Amino acid sequence: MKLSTKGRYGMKAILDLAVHQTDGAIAISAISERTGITVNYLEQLISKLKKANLVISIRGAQGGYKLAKDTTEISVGEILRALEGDLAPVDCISGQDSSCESANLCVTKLVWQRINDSINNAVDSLMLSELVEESKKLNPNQINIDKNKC
Amino acid sequence: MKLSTKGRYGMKAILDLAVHQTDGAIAISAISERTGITVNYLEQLISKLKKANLVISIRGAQGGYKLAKDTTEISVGEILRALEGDLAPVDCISGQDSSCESANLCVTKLVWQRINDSINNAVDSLMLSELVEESKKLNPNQINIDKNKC
DNA sequence: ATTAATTCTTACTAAAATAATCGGAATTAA
DNA sequence: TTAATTCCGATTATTTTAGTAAGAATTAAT
Repeated sequence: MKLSTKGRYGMKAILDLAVHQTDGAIAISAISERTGITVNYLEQLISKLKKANLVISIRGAQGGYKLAKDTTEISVGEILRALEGDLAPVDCISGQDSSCESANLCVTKLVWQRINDSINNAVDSLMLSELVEESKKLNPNQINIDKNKC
Repeated sequence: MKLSTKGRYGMKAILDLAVHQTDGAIAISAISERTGITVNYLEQLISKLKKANLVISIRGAQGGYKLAKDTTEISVGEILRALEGDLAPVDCISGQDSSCESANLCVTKLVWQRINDSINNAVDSLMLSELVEESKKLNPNQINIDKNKC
């Protein structure tokens, strides 16, 4: 039940984008320097965020990335699902799973459903804007402390 | 963020034990027949449940396993932690992790903490007895439907 | 026009975790 | 004494994860 580095690093990346956003675009190299995540790996992560319409890209020199909408309109749930896929703890309750014929008689499914609901409720009710505010509170001068492991 | 088969199968195993409990002990071979999980693998799973004092074993011929306490006193949280280890979504918030020096300035940690709290709250507030009741309701004659994948 | 900076895409590889399988020792009721 | 059982550690195969790498496509600046 661990998040992968995709979720952890990708979350750091979009938070970095949110905290440092300006009028222009932010290059991956800048995010890489601040977070310590390699450029190549960041490309893969941000590509997922882009496919989920959470960030937009500007190609070519002076290009980079921007958030696609306001931080108040991006939930942590959207971010994590973009990076990790469905957050369901077992396959049989995610979307269209047909492998489980007797699912309606399945008691353990109640457990998985309950865990699923609680995870999704937690992440969907937390917005990126709240994290940005918290970041300013905890670290007003934005001293670079992003290179930690969590 | 998926549970492993340890958690899924182990949960099925202890639920089987709870639903079919009698005065005597229940052999692994019986659980294996009902659930479709191999004897060898079940041994490993039930060994974890035993170390966590959720089941007791009786060795030798006619031996087997019993629940160590009443189903009202065993939570799903205890069961899953016994099988999967800590349910924390990232290492830096589980127990004694020292890898993260600047954790107190770490904003993403707030996210992981929130997910962690919601998962643990969900599983700790659900007791094995509730699942047994539900099982009797859904499947009064205990027709064997345990061999599904979830 | 050329160059340099950048995103974009796919393929590959190494390491780690997972999911079993196997073999045999220890224990105990019959 | 035997058969049924738990107990334990080692081994193996498979899958997933994490990261590296290489080059194509795009575009601002000169």
